[in-house]
Amino acid sequence: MVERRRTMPGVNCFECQLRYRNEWSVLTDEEVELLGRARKCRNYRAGESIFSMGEPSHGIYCIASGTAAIRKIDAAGNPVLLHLAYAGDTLGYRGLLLGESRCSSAEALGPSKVCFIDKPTVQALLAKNPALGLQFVRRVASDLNDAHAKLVQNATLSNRTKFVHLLLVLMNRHGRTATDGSHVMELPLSRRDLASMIGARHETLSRIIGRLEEDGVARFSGRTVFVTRPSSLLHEIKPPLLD
Amino acid sequence: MVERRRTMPGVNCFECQLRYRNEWSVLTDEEVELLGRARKCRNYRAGESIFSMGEPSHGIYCIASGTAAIRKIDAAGNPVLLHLAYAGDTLGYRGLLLGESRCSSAEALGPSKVCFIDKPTVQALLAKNPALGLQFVRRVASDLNDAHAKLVQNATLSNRTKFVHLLLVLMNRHGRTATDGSHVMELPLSRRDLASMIGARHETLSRIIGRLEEDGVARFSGRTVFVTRPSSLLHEIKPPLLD
DNA sequence: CAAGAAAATTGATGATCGTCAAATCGCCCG
DNA sequence: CGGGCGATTTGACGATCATCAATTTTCTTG
Repeated sequence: MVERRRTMPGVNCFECQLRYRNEWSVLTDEEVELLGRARKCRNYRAGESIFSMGEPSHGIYCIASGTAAIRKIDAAGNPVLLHLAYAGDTLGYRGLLLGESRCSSAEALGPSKVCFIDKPTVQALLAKNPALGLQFVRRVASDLNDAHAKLVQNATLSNRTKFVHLLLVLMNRHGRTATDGSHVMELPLSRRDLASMIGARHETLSRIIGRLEEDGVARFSGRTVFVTRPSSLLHEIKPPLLD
Repeated sequence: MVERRRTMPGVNCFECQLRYRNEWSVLTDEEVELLGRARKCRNYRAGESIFSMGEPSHGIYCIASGTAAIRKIDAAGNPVLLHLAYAGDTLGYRGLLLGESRCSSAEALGPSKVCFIDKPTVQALLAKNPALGLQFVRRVASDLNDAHAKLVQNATLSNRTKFVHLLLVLMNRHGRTATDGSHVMELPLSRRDLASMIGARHETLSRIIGRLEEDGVARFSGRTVFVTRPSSLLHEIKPPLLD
């Protein structure tokens, strides 16, 4: 039974297996102890907001289980989904580094368990363990790489191609491969959110999906996606042969 | 004459006024001494490459004077201009934090003076002075904010609106305001580069510029831009009144 | 289970944009 | 100064996309 608990993130930092795969991996036992005492864990229902753009940031969040959507809203009020966060991911670290207010919103996409660590604790840990700071730098730099890659994609690709790229990324995380090589995935997002990720209207995405089905690239049923021939998906994004 | 030299960046770190406005501002005199000995300064001609995407990164660059373009090239070979860097800006810090290879290219847009600081020196400074690391974290986080803001823009705005936004940003840095309130600016970029910044073809940008002139929003002559009524530019990007 | 609300699809239409091609402009270098 | 090359502009056309509106489907909630 003790063995069972070691695989349950969100109950106890010491036994949280996730911490070996995220920024906290560099902490000593003593520091994990401190983290565990300060941490406050909470369950979120599907669709519930974890934090919202513009509000003051009093700490950071660490996802124990579930999936979270990171959104921004532009001046005209259009919501844009920037990023998906999964178990082990740390959210809201920018409030600690820059201004006081959150620069994006986070929402639980399904039932989730998320831990909160207040600012003083994080700062104490950063002061105690310089390696933790380095971990966060790497994390931000990596996020910046992702953002730049998306900017390049947006600048050059069609909506259809961007959507295929998105499908491949989501497939990595949410897909299962059957024995015959076909793939199945349960989308964690609404069409609206999918559309906002590629900078298109939901009507446009609907038509893109229709065309992908016509072309036999994938089949969509609600939030379930079937890709019978993965090669056809890859063929979509193949660049036109460099010289 | 000594007073004159204090305003000449690139000659000597101690007397470089720029360091009060960038990451190096937290260094002690002793550390600036170390930085100054290790630093290698070089002049670049217009169009010359400072570093290129994919090559190994052996250190970071600090712009003493001039303007640099940060580019990426997508899988199909299309160059995309991500960012402009100015005197005081530090380039290529990601090679120090993440992988070994440069994830973007940097090119001098005009005659420029750029200092190079090798990796061992930067690491020694980071080890000596923890505040320097924090400075870099802030810098990366700020760059990430910019990138996310651009992603949101790309997702929701038309090419015309994106271009007007770009003009306003460039005006801040390169523009001068006349006594009658009109603005003049010398663009540091070709039309092709401007187009790649908003994710459009250069032919499309050409037409957008034509339409802006028709509408009396701005006048373009080569790389010179005249904005007689700044309010008309701002009116372009005004969101449709929130309720 | 039923009613209502939200999400998703579909159609029609006009605007925007990319592509190809040709012509013109501007700049650099011999 | 003239040639040449790249940058820019312009035109024509088709493809893609946004918008508005109507409908259907799905989800939520009492």
